[in-house]
Amino acid sequence: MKQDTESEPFSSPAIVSPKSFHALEIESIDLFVRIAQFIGFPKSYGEIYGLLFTSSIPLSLDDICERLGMSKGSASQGLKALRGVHAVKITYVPGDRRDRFELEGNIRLLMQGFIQERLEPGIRDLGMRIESLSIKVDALQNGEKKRYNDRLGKLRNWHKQAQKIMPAMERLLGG
Amino acid sequence: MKQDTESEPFSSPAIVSPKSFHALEIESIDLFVRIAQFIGFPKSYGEIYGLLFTSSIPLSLDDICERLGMSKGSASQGLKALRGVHAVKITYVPGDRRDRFELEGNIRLLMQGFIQERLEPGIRDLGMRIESLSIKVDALQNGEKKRYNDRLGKLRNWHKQAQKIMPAMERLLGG
DNA sequence: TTTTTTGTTCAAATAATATTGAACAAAATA
DNA sequence: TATTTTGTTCAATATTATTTGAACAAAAAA
Repeated sequence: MKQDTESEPFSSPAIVSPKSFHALEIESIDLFVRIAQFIGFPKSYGEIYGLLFTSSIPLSLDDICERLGMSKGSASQGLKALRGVHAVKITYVPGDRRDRFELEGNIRLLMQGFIQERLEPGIRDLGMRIESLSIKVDALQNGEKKRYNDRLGKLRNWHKQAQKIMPAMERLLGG
Repeated sequence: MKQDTESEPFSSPAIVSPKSFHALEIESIDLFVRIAQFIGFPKSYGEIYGLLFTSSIPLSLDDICERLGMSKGSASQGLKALRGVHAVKITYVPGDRRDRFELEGNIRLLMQGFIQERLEPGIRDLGMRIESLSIKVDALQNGEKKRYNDRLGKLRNWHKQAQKIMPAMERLLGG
């Protein structure tokens, strides 16, 4: 575990504005960069989300690149991923043939995406591995078998609890 | 988000045994490497935990280095971190002046450590940031203020739910 | 005391991950 | 049709995180 001693909550901002930002915008973007890092997304995703959070109008790919000082490639990939978890959507703006991006109303959608596409598959995968181990342990000799089964039992039990809590998480955070 | 298409659950094992391992040991260690990665720990931590999981006796630092083909530095750091989250403890073995390491009975303790030392501080930090933003938004003009507050309100609400679910997680997973 | 054993720390090396930018394809305009 | 605009992909590059290994300190043995 990262020896998370000094947690310095309000240290250096995560971006240094290439196109002058208001303090409020910086702090907003910073917040979402932290959220991104917290759930294991690249920070560029957080920057994009944060920028859209502060914007009163839908932004084009170029807007995003320019304001964040980010490459077209990064922005494109980030937007694709954020759309994938329903955090961002494309809006049609009459008279502009470029795509315009804006937030998809609710943070809950983002969380739902995160839970369903990251958390749940992870838990499911662990379940399969535990299952597979259990089967192999069954073929062991008495002593070894008991020792493994004691530990595996706890693990299996823990996994069951993890599964049990998923619906609640989905309901509360992504419902 | 990592476009997590092919989730290949039983692909290449996470370690290639330097000191010949049994298939069961490999699979065990592999499992804990995945768990480590899942909760954002370096995979070396998972290897150590997995090795101790399979071992019928407490192991010394050197045992761990040798069997996992891992440097003393890594093993020492990993063990320190794992002790920090109550996943591993030092056992006294008469007649051996080296420290001996073994699992701390329960996976729940590990989870408790993870929740309390990683998850909860993270959530708390986000809360402070949201709070700080809210205060600054209050100083804005009418239109901007409303727009920000709409979005911030949802965020604040989401954060409240996240806080609400923490005790349940702790109870179920780390109780 | 001196020497050996044991475990830790941290700067440097390595590995993993994210970002860039140029080449490309698709769609709109001329 | 050819040209421009727009967005995507992916190999190369930059960045970040992990691991190593040598120097160190503490404790035990000689």
